[in-house]
Amino acid sequence: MKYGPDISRIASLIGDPARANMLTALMSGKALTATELAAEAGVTPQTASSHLARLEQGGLLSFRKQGRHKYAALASEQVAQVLEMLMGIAARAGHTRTRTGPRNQALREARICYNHLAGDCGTRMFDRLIERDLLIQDGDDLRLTDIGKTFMRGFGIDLPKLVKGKTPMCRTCLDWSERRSHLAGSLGRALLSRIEDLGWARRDRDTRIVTFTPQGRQAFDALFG
Amino acid sequence: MKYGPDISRIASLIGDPARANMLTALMSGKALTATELAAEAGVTPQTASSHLARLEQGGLLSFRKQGRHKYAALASEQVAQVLEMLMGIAARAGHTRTRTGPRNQALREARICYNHLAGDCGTRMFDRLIERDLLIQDGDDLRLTDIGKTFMRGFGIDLPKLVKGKTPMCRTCLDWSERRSHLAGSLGRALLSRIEDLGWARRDRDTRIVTFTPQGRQAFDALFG
DNA sequence: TTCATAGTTCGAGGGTAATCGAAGCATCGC
DNA sequence: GCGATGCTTCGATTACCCTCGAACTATGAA
Repeated sequence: MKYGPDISRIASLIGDPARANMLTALMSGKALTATELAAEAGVTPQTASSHLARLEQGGLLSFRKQGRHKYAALASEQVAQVLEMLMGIAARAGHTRTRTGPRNQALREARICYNHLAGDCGTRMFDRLIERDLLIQDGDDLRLTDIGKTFMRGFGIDLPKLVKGKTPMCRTCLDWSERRSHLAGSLGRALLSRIEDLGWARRDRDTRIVTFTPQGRQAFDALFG
Repeated sequence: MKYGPDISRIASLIGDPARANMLTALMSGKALTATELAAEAGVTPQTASSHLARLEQGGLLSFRKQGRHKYAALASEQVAQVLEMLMGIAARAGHTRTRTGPRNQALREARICYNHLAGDCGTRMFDRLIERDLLIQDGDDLRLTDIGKTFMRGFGIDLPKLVKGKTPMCRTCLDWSERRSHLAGSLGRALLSRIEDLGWARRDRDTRIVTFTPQGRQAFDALFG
């Protein structure tokens, strides 16, 4: 009767609150162990184990064993994008888990999306890169221009290293709070990483919030504001 | 404990097979009545009614009453995009409802996505428009260039009419089979509509497949191939 | 080896929600 | 007005799956 891929199977995977909590926790980009995810989801390790198995089978998560630990991560950036878009729709429908408050404000300001910078800061940075012709959008692909490459090198990004990876260097990712694009891909990750190394900002330990220091904020604005 | 929008609520809406079937049926862009959707989902009208109510409450569908009929449509293009992306992930994980066959082949070739052209034809058309500088991608926004406007007028598109609508004229939409962008928005819809008016192609009554006539295909390729 | 920690498997229990039959409104055609 | 059709509400049934306790395997530390 119906043709095409089966949406409901994978949507129902995201549809369980415990699994959804695990997935959002992994949006930080950090790989987490099974027990950490169990705590994150508020369930016992046994329950978490079965959830994780199903998420892997559904192609949403991938695992890496290390000693007696099992680290989980989102299977692909596509998965992260879907989660981000779902957040956008959920936010529009008013389905927030908690009342809007200062924490949510901070999330809107700057947060981690998978492994790169999102929120107001993320989209502003992206817009600025495009505006200055450092980055060019061509169809669905993004690519750095020559001056863009120079800029990135000057900022301390090791470009050749990025090219080697199998993930595309530049990708767009839709932002749920801003409803516009920000930069994903290995360059997106490298930029955030560099911003942390410079001490401009640091990730919150438990949430996706990114906090800028006053000086860091100033430097960031000077470059991307 | 957790902050940000609640994904699971809306994902679980999509996660039910009956509702997922309804949503995919609406990806054709046509508004369907409650009973039609019931048939599409393979459930009785009573069951469908409760599903539709929940989908509306969740912000996924919007309704228009007309006499004793109640027409349903996807609430926004964002919803259509999420569904398309979910199909992409589901396809990658191998969760197809039926074996790959001729019908699936046709779907990959040319199909309706919400209300515009998707599949190989859709992405090819989009690429071509960008290539020829008829369309320019700027950040997350698309816009027609002057020669693009001339081109569209020449093709028989009533541009001023499109501008009046509240939906953005140009938008990108990610294609699950091609994993690249194609053109959405009111211009996307207008183009498909024009292609049908010219007799180049017609929509299949019951599926999302778009079938080109031999001459139509030739004309299309000449313009966008 | 022995103990502790990480993760899994198994089985039982329990709650949510999908489903349909029957009945109730609303609207259209006559 | 009357019947027919489209859609909804209500209640009862049923099935699925989320959950955890208990027992098991595997890795690491002492």
